[in-house]
Amino acid sequence: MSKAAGRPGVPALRNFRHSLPMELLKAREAAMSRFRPMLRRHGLTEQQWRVIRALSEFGRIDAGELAKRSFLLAPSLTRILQHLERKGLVLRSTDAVDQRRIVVALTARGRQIFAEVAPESESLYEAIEVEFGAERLETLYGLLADFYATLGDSAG
Amino acid sequence: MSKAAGRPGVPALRNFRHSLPMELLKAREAAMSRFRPMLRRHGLTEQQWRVIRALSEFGRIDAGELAKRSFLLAPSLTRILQHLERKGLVLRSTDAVDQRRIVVALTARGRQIFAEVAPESESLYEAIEVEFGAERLETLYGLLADFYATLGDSAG
DNA sequence: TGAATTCATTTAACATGTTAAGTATACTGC
DNA sequence: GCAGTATACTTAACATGTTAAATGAATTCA
Repeated sequence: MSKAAGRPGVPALRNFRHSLPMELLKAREAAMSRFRPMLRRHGLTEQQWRVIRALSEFGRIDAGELAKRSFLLAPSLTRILQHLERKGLVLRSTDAVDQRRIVVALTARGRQIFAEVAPESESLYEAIEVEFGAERLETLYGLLADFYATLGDSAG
Repeated sequence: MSKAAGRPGVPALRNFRHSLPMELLKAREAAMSRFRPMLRRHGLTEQQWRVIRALSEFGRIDAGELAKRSFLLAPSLTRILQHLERKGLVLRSTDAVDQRRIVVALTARGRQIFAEVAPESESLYEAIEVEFGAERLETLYGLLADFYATLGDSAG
């Protein structure tokens, strides 16, 4: 009825596309629904886990780098770091050279949580790999990376 | 250093995978960064637009159906409908047969906003299609649908 | 060197995501 | 026909997403 008339002369092949952002969201949610309960048992949100993961991999890094690595906006990261600091999982300190920068690192307890969660995460990931197929998963990874590379540079 | 040892005997091909949920998030953000400014100019959030889009396509539907179509959780939809009702874009009424159900429909102003936004959205989408390539985009769609179908049924 | 500008982070305000609990209506079986 | 249960939506509480503005430190350049 209000089916978006399309340009005249262009056959309406596949006008039922469900919008790319939503398909990406659905796929993401399908994956996250596997991880969320496990993370929750450890008292972590998805985003907190992303931060811990990045810190575990890169050691002491400043907040700006951490935001890029964990793909979080600065205001979100600020709050998450406040939470993680209260929980005793990370330590914040100002950079001695550039006093604007905040340097973040895992505490011993933060590293311990990482050591507990990482294997469980890995195991869930492997289950997905088996169910969906490792090859198709690789193809999907490649397309996502291409897509991000193609469109991502225009907006940062 | 803490590179997740992997199972012994299994060569560490591609241990640098950046987590599927995050790759999906990044791709999604790359796409959304194209749409968000336009939606904002119309005073809409992404989720409000999803709701309007679904209502435009399906006419009067109850909140449960609407939640599924727009891929929103019930509590989010409740708030979004309150917002959209205040803005005069949707109308809510209780189903005459089943008084638990809320039936939602666009107002005239809601349909007008859809008519304004839809072509702009379509045009942005077509730009993405051109940049990334229609064929690769189809492949990506297919993989996402497969992925969702494979993993989605276990959790709803 | 000091005013203007840029940069890194934070705060604020509003909207949504997520889980759990609450409320009211419909259904089911006895 | 009513107790028990399931269903549909809402509310509540806390966490994050998003944009704009604020803060304070570094840089630039006249």
